[in-house]
This record gives sequence, C-alpha cells and structure tokens, in this order.
Amino acid sequence: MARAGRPPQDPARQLERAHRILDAVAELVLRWGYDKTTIDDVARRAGVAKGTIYLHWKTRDEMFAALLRRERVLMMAAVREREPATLSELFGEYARALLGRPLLRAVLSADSEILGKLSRRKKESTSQFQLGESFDTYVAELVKHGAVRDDPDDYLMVVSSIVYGYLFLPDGLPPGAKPSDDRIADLVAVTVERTLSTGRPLPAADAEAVARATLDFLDTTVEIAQRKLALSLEGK
Amino acid sequence: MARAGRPPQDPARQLERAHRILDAVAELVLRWGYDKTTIDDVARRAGVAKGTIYLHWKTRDEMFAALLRRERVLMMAAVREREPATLSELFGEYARALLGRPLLRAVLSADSEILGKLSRRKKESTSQFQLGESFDTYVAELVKHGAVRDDPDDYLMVVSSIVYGYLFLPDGLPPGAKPSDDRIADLVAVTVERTLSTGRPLPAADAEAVARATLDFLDTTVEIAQRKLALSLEGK
DNA sequence: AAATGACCAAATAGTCTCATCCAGTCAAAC
DNA sequence: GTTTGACTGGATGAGACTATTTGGTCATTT
Repeated sequence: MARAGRPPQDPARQLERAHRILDAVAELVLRWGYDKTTIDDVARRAGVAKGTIYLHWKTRDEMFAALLRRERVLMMAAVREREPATLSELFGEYARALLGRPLLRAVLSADSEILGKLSRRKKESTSQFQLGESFDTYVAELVKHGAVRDDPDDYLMVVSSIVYGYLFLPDGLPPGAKPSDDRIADLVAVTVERTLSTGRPLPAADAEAVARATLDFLDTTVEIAQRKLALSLEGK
Repeated sequence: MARAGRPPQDPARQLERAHRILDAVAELVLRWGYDKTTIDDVARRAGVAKGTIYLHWKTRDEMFAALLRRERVLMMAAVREREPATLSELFGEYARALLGRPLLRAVLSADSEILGKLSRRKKESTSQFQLGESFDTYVAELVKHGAVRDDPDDYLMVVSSIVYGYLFLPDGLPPGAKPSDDRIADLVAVTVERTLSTGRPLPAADAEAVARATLDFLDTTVEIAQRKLALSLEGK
C-alpha cells in the first residue's frame, strides 16, 4: 500500500517534514504525556509513515531531544526579539519566554505527568538550561561597564535561583494567589535589577555598550542553539 | 508478658514519652523513608509497645503530622533565637534554619525518596510553610516605618520565591557549584534586602521599632506553632 | 488506670501466565 | 533514491492467586 515518493532529494522539503513531525510530537506529548505518545501516533498526526521518522532520527529519544532543542531555539529567539538592553531585562524576558513554553517548563520542573519516565534523567534535561560560558564573558563585560556589582557572588546561581523560585513557587501557592505570567516576568526583572545592579545610573556610552553586549550574548546563544538543532534535524 | 505501669498519670512523663516516640520517627523516616518506617520499628526504637503509640495518636499519619509540627516549632524557635532585626535577617535565618532541618526540606521539596506516598498531598504539607496572617500585620508595620518599599508587590510571594529558589535550585546544579548552607542563607538575606528595602538608612527609632516588630512576629508565630503542637501531643 | 503485645483484617509484595503494545526493521512499491 | 507499512520480539501490563507485612484493636496484666 506504499505510495512512493521520489522528488529527487529536496533538503528544504526534508527539513519542512522534520518540523512537521516535531509539531506533532509537541502536540501529542503535551496532550498525552511522553509515555503515552507512540511513534505511530506521531506518524499518523504528521501524515508520514513510521519508517520516515526513522529516516530523521535513530531513536524515539533522539526525536524528543530534537524537539527540546527546537524549543530552546524558539525560546531564545523570542528573548532576542524583545531586545533586552540590560541584565534584568534579559532575565525578565527569559522568564516570560520560558513561561510561554509549556514543554520547557515541564522539563525544568521535572513534571512527571508530561515527561513520564523521562523525568528521572535530570542530568541531561537540565543541561538545556545551562547558559554556557558565553554568559561568563557577558557578565565580565557588565562588570567592566559598571552595570552590576562585582561582588564575589556567583551571578549565575543568584539569577538562576531567582528565576527558578518565581517560576515554580507559585505552583505550590493557593490558586488565587498566583500572579499572571507577565507579572511574574516583571517581578523577575525587578528582583534581578535590585539584586545585581549597582544602583548608580549608567553613562549613556556604557548603557549603550551593555545593550550591545546583551544582544551579542543572545546572538551567540541563539546561534549555538541553532547549530545544535541543525545537527539534530539533518545528518544525525 | 506485660510489665505494668500505673504511676497514677503523670502528664510530664507522657509528654516526654511522646517526644521520645517522635525522636524515633524522625530518625527512622530520615534513614528509611516514610513508607518503610513501620509502627513496630518506631515502637521498638522508642522502647514502648505498639499500643502505647496509639494512646498518643489515632493514626500513623497523625503521628507524622505531630512530628512535622514539632519540626516547625524547633525551626521557628531557632530563628527567634538568632534575634533577626530586619526583614532580610529574618529570611536569612529562616533559610538557615530550614536548611538545617532535613525533614522540612524534604516536605518543601516534596522529596519522594523520603516522603514516599505522602509526597502526593502537597496541599496539607505545604501549609506548613504558610506564614499566616500575622505576617501581613508585620509587613504593614515595616511599611509604616519605611523599612520596605510600598510597592504593590505581593511581599509574601516575592520573598517566598527567593527563599524557594535558593533552597532548591542548587539541587539541579553541577555538584561543585553548590554553595554551603551558610552561604545560601547569606545570599537569601542579601537578595531580600536589596529587593525589598528602600535603600535609605533608617532612623534609629524606626530601626528599633522594626527589630521589635520582627521579634513580635516571631514570638506570635512560635506561640501559634507551639499551641498546634501541644494539641498534637496530648488530648488529640 | 496504664501499658502491653498477641491478634486480625486489609493492604502490599511476590509469582506465574497470557495478552497486548510498540520501537525499530526491512522487503517491497514507487 | 525515497517512502512505505506489515512484521517482529522484547518489553510491558492485566489477571488470578498466594505469601507476607503491617496499621490498628483489645483482652489481659500489673
């Protein structure tokens, strides 16, 4: 019953198909959870045969990894799009983007309803949220321009803790008390600002440099994420 | 084989016994987890007969609830003992005390290794950490004395998020990056300070009033917690 | 009155068998 | 060369039954 296909080998077409498959995975995983999402379901929903999926990824897990990488790219691109100009804006937008991506939220909070048996492997999953060494470079730049205190504090940990706390504490609060996602993002930004900034207003030149450094950092991050995603989608 | 006992009815002795039993529960639960800790184990370790435990609590769960209430009393008393004089010191000490009480940490982080099937019921468990309405009164006092900003921010949520983030993010970080408990407590204090204080130094009179309000708040909290604990230990 | 521990029902853990499911393969269709 | 979907086998789950454990009771002892 196989209807064939042999449009010679259009890489663009293949890529589009990979994305269609990932769309299906995302939808099904969010609806039914990872454990209950079968390759057959995915194939049906994406309108391809099961074997086709294995032309893209060697295993089910690799397919899912690709989905997460794509989520990361989309999230970081969304942050970049908002053009944050300071550290606090950066993390406010980071929080906002994260809140808007249920799959990433599920991974970060190890939501076993959605991730099923995947939620054990915290090691790999959380690596999604490692900001990478370019963050250190970025922070060094901020310090140089007097945009943040130069405490011996571990910036990464401080900022991560703040984001993490705001994102997940509300789940344990009385339902009425839960602020909107936008409000949470704003609170993250404010808290990061107050905690890490020097308080002194920045000279225009420095502010400009900081804004550029922020965008540079994001560009780098997005690009790295995109490269990883590309590897997950093609060749493999 | 029952060796009797009938020292008319010494309430102090009974109380001491209740505590001995809770000591046993605490030790066993931390070592083996809630699911694997049996009433027989507890009785053996506490040196009483199984039936005796049921003279104190109607069910296993009530016994465990009593243990948690006692933990809360001990924790809040530890905070009170350090005599924090500001909001940020208060929460720094709160974090420090929490970090020093593995059982409360387990409850707050819903650690299923330790809590077993108990970790489902987040509702009740997390209520341990509701600060209560006296906190609102306390914050109002702080605002009045100019010790904190009067943003429309939900103070409770802001502060809780910060504490929560610092306490639990480190679990997901590379092991080497994890700061000591003391360092975490300090970071909590600093972050709360920077986030919620006005920045202006306080007149001595106000500082004094704030310090007193802080201790008052703690006294109230400890007393309420003690009253709840007392109910859990005797009558029932 | 106070404390005990033998006792019991109910829950849980273990065992074996049989049915179902589904990730991954590959010969066939285009 | 590219795509397909029937096929397979290892894993997973359902079912039925037995063995063990354990929360909670209460007649008995002091």
